[in-house]
Amino acid sequence: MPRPIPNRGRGAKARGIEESNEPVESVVEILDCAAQCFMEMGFQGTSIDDVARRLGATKGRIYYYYSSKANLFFDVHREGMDRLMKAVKAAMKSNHCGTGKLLAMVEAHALTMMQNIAYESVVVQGVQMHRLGATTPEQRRILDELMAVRKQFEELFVDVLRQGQEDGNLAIRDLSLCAKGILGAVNWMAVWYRPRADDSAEVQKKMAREIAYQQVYGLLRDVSDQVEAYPECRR
Amino acid sequence: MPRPIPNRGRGAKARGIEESNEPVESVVEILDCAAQCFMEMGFQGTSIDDVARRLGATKGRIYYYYSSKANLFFDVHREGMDRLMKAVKAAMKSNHCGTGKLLAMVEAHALTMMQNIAYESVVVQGVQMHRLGATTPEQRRILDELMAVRKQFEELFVDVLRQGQEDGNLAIRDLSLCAKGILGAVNWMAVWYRPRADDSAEVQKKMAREIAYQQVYGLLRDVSDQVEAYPECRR
DNA sequence: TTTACAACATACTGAGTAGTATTTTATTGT
DNA sequence: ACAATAAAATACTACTCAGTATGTTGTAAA
Repeated sequence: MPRPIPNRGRGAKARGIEESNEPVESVVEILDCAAQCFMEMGFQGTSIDDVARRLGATKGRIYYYYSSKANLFFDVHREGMDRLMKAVKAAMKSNHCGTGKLLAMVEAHALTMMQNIAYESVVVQGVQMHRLGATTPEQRRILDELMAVRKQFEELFVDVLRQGQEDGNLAIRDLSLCAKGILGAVNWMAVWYRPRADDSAEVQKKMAREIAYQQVYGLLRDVSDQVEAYPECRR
Repeated sequence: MPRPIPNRGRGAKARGIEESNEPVESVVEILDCAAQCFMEMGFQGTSIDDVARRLGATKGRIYYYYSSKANLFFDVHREGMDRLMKAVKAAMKSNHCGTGKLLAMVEAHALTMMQNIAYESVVVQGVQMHRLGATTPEQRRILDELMAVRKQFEELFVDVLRQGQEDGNLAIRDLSLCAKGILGAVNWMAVWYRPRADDSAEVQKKMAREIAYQQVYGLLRDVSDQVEAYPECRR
């Protein structure tokens, strides 16, 4: 993405401040406001003027950094995807055992969704948008690139699922379908979850853990009891 | 919704054909095309001309039956919701035992999603749209009404979950969160599922059943083995 | 065959908005 | 003080598109 590195006057560059890959404060503000707007009104329902208004600025500021509304959206998406990736990869590297690793990953995914609901709801919109017809070839290219990362993300889960399957712990017929079920349950949080005033980090973590447990272990209190009571339900 | 009952000339009414609540063929065609367009391009990304083009007609035909794009969307939503309701309520009345009833409901939900993917993707969009700002008060009213039905739908699942909880079969802390997880996994199908040429009714049913099993029973092959191997994972 | 109307098609308007072209302001090096 | 430039604001254009106003046609009752 052609994102200029902003300076102040001619000073910064002249003073030899090297170009950093970290987006500057001004761009971060734009991304935050854009994420919020896209979450609240959707990509198509948000005008650049809406984002500018939330910034307390005008279009000029946004178009100085982004050549189009789509590219702005894509950058928000990229940031949201990065945060998801980092959280889940960190959970993967935990020393949990097979099933525990999966649990940790799903929990991390869910928690990241809640902690970055604006960015992650843009990610979810992006996934849906992929099915829609992206207008220009340029936009389609970027979207494909983003979806490649998204696929990598899903593959993290599929890999762990496969490993559990091979270890004999998990009963899974269709790995992809299974992953879509789990990821769907978590992604759906982008639709219904909005932080409440009393949502402390602990509350969020508990919710994330509960979702994770449910997706991995299901709803049964005690399966050995269950299979007696409902033998026809066992596969 | 002010939907005129179309006739041919002055004949139908004069001939004493009583007004039916069943939408006429022409309206069904409009609904089908609209559902398809909304699925492929989203509500905001679809113009009335797009729908008309797919119909092989012009705007006039659509605006003769619908006073606005939003009302057309809402009618598609209503139809999709009706189909979901019918399927899940039928599954509820099955003579399955507690857990079996839940299984049947989730399976019916998933199957209906696949069999009516265009309409159901509109339903999913509507749920998301509810968070967005609906423009006019009239539209907000209709949307609220639709979401009330949607809530009833979710309550069907919550009720069965509660019953399972009281019977001691299901280990659920937060009924609402649990339902959102299950429904999220199924709703997410609207994003990724598109019928394939080789998707027979049997294949669809197998997929629906697999999703349902996963959501109810989780992924473990054998929990008694599991809790030994991973005692820290048990709650 | 005439009339009345349903069921459209056609032509138009106005509002919103993505993107651009131009101008302004603040800052810094000289 | 002044020149140069980053970081915007302002002003403008072109275009889409929801909704409307009006015209057209086929059909059926009289």
